[in-house]
Amino acid sequence: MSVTQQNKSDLILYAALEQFAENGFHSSPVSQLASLAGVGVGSIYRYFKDKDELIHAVFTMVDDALQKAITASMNPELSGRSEFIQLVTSLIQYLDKHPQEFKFLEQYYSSPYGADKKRAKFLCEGRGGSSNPFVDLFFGNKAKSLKDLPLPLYLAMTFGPIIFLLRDSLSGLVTLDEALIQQTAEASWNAIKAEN
Amino acid sequence: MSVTQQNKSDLILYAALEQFAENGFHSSPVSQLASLAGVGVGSIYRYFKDKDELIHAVFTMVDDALQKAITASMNPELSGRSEFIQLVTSLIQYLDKHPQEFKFLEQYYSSPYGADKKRAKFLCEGRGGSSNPFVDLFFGNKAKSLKDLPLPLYLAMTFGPIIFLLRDSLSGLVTLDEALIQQTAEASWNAIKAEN
DNA sequence: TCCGCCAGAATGAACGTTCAGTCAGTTTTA
DNA sequence: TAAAACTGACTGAACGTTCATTCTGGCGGA
Repeated sequence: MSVTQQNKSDLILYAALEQFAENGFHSSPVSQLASLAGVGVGSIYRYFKDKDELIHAVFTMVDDALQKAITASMNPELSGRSEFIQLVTSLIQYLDKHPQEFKFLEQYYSSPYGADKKRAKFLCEGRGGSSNPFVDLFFGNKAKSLKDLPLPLYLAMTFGPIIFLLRDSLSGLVTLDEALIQQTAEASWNAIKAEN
Repeated sequence: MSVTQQNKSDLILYAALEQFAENGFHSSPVSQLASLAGVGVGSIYRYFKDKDELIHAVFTMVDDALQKAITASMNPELSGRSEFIQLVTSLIQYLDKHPQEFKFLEQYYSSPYGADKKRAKFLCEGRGGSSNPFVDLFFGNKAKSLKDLPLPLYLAMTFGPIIFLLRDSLSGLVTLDEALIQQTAEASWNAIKAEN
């Protein structure tokens, strides 16, 4: 079986993800990406206009996979508290199991590259239909069980702790076992749920 | 009044803070730092061994100022919930009013430069006596009003949302008025407080 | 043989760092 | 007191290195 074009472009993307996650955009020379991918420097420029375009392509790949994983883990039967905890749990588990993806996304969003995407996500300018399972939950009809807070605060209380914890897990300061993940999801829920 | 040595080193530090916050470490050539500080390139190397040492020096300056501001805002009379909300509030207010400091710290901690400091903060290897007002609160005798959670989770639920919100504030996606800050502090408290 | 694809050497821009020279201020000499 | 000698902080051109990108020669399939 020979290496097809699709294969080669993917080889480059995976090698780039690995290098970017491990060394950052600035410390990942194109020459190094090439040798990790087992490809000549010039070939990278056959598939991607320049390094920037490669970075954006890696983002698209990573973001699609994450989107798919979260959507797949959803259970339409659940509602309110259970749904929230389910979403948080699977997000943490996915990103903890895919540290390269997490490191890449963090770097991407906090760099000039990701500024626009961030705004888009935030304002829910998502694909045509439903935007984001989390935002659906915050705005949907199940929202009765939530305190009435501005959207940015829902997002902050949900994603802030997740990101913080994942970073510590990456640094080896914490082990994200099932119990800790459960406690995290519940604490987040307590932060935003309506008083009983 | 002439420019003293102390002055000049400070000029460099402030210029560096500005450039680093605005453009990042990698996109802040020493030549640019020099011209912003109104100083020859070589002079920077009189006061700092190399660019790395300058970066660490800026961190020390910023961290000291933040430490001082938080400590100054503390009220030993308060306890439990009020103390926590006071701490969170003043941390948010300080960093929102000092966006360059915030951007710098974010960058520093998530770069190889800050890896050690992060671990030190985490393990509370602080100065001799008390380490950190937040950690004191989580461990202190007032802790009865808190759920029994692992320290990393306290930290995640406290600082995660703050960082997330400050980022959005920097991007202009959110305005951090007093009401939102108050809601944030209360939500964080609800996440970690003991059930009533 | 021809054509398209490829690897890696070549290129030039940009960077961190160095260092020889300059000059304002201070001390020494006459 | 005035001139000469000295001092060291300061500058910015120059250096070597590293990078993104381009170019070129050659290899494999048709």
